[in-house]
Amino acid sequence: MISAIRGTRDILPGEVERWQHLEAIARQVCERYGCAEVRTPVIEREELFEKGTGQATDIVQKEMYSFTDKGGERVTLRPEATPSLVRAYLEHNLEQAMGVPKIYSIGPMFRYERPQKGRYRQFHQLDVEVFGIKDPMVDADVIDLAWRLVQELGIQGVELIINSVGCRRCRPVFNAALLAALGDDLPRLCADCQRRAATNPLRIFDCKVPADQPIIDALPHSADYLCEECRTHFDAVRRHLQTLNIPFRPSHRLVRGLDYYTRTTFEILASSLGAQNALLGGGRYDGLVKELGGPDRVGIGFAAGLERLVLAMPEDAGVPTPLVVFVAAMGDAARDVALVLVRDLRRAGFRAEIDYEGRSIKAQFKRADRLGATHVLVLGDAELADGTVTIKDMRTGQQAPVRRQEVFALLKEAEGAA
RNA sequence: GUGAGUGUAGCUCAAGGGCAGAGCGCCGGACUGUGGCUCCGGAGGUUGCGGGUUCGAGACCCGUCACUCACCCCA
Repeated sequence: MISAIRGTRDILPGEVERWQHLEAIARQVCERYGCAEVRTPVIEREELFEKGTGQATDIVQKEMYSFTDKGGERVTLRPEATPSLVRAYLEHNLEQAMGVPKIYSIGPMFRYERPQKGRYRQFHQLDVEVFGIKDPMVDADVIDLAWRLVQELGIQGVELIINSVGCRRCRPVFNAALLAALGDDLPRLCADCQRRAATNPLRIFDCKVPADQPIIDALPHSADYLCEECRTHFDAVRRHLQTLNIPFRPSHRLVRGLDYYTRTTFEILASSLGAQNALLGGGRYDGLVKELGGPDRVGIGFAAGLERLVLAMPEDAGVPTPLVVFVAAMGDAARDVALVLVRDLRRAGFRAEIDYEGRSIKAQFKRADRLGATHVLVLGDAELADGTVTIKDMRTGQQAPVRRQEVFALLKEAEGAA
């Protein structure tokens, strides 16, 4: 038997309704905040991610699905959407076309990692990006969108954390301060931390090794080393969040893994999720557009993991309870009438089902019950003779004969009551 | 890439060297025009895959694949 490949999975009825609900809410929230949907290819030139996501990141160094196509082109299944969206923004000059480009995108991403709870090789993200606005108000507005999304999905036990990682000017100063403060303690940290000290000192804050914590707790905070402009910006973001009444926790240990982040970074964490507890994360990337060959334009955005949102959503999310009508027939003549009746019910907008196999009336009722039918319409010799249909409300168990034309109006009424 | 745990019916799990089982679900019947509750019957298995030990392996050993969780990293 051929199975789905590692880290990929099928989403089946019973779960797919949660996804449909999530996607509907996501689109609705994004569009209310003025974002327009953009769909980009899942496959791009490899160099887009090497330049965009960054050579220093784990994603580029070891997680990309890259190969040479039959034309000799180096291509990659996108590991994240932001570089693609920046490319589309530049390629189609969305700055001119849209004024303030606020866009969102939903789709699959691919990373070659060991799967675990909330982490897959093919996973799905909602991305929101806003280009060209430097004012910190946009940071707060994007965070507000993210917070709104999580609220409307009914997810409990969430926490927003924010930080500022500075800019090209002040970050090197902080990195130097970090290494200076570490001093003689560096050899006492774990092997991962020693590696991080050389490649990206900021990431030492990600360490979870218990023995390292006292040393790390004593390190300086990036927020205390911001340049004048970055500090003013960060203060304004926090003030706006307070104005919006969004609870947040400044976390000097929030350091994001992608090379392009500047100034504001944020994550929303869910307590129910396990080790991979970030529902969404993002921040500013003021140098990325230029890095990818465009004009000097700032940007801010976030990516939300749909698998993680689905995991964190309440049990009963996305289960609508519309009417389900089952047409039961006895005898060949009745089956013909029943076939037309289900067709007409569906045309009238109802969810309607029929038994295809001419089974016993009992079996048909059993199936109706299993399907969660709210109503069963019975067609037998008696009903055929006088042009009626017996309608049974499966929830109350009551039934009555009705003239066949009146059944639509009756069901519409029941639908309104529900 | 590293570590640990787990792979038996559609699902959840028993059987720990000696006949592959239960509950739920599914199909049918009791109830020849009525679901849920109850009772009865039935279908459904290459015990993940390959090798080895043994008179005999679902079980023990080796390998492999998959799943789960964690590390790493991130959504």
